[in-house]
Amino acid sequence: MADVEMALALLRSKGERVTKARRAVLRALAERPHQDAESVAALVASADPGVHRATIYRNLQSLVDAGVVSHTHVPDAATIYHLSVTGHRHTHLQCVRCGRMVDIPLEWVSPLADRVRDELGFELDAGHAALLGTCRDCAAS
Amino acid sequence: MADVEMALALLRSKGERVTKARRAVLRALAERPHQDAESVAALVASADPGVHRATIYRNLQSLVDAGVVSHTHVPDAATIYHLSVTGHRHTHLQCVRCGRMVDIPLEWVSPLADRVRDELGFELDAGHAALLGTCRDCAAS
DNA sequence: TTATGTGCAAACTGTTTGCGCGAAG
DNA sequence: CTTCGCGCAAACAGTTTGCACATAA
Repeated sequence: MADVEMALALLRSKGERVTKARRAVLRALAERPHQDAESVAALVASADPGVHRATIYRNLQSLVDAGVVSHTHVPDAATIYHLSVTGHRHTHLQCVRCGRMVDIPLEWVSPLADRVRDELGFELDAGHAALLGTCRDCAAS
Repeated sequence: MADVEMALALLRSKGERVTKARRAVLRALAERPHQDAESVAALVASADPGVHRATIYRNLQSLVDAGVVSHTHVPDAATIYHLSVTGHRHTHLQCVRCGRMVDIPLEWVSPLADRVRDELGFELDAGHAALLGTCRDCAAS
């Protein structure tokens, strides 16, 4: 949970306030690393009832803005969040059939990232949206 | 508009029915190649009033299922659709700051696609979700 | 004629917002 | 003590669904 303390310190240094709700959100993210907002809300509710869902959403937003938390957009599903600190940087692959998510190292995407940077000046953020496809098991059937 | 005829033929060959609404949806997609459902609805409404929005959504869905139309998920925005036939296959890059979309050839993604296929058996569908990052102009500021 | 598509209204999920109260700094 | 965060309820966008009627095949 040193991650939580680090995140809180970073938050404070950015001039953001540290509240019970924010602490709870960060604790939830430390506990389970790839959650959507509703899951965070559930976890927070069980540890610390009385925190409103809207507050969870607002806090996830401001934590992302502060750079303490990162999120990944998942097509046809809720955005998932994780602590930036913890972030062994990776990209998500999602199977369009079974919905299962697989992580791949960010280096695998480097050739593509280099190419779009060189040719278009576009700075790719490969972890920011999940890539889609069909996993081995589903492809077999 | 030969694209529309082709798409209709393909549709019929799959046992799907050809209706006024479906024709209108395909015409709209032929006319403007990267639209979301609401835009299609607007275009259809102006050419062919009386087609309900729900029908647009249902048809886009079944056209995708039939392989006649493809869609791309765009984070924080509506899914965009295009005729598969027309589809010079490409992947979309979206700037998280200005929202602008840039197309890149699918080949650029091949090294990554090959790698996930070889190592994970995962069949990547690179065009299916937009990739995120920061475009040159926004990176400059 | 019969399975499939359609219009309509209503539900649903994920998320955001305006408001006045409460607590962090 | 003042600014920022909070709880609440309500709105929001995008999309889906159950039903009875209409229509393509």
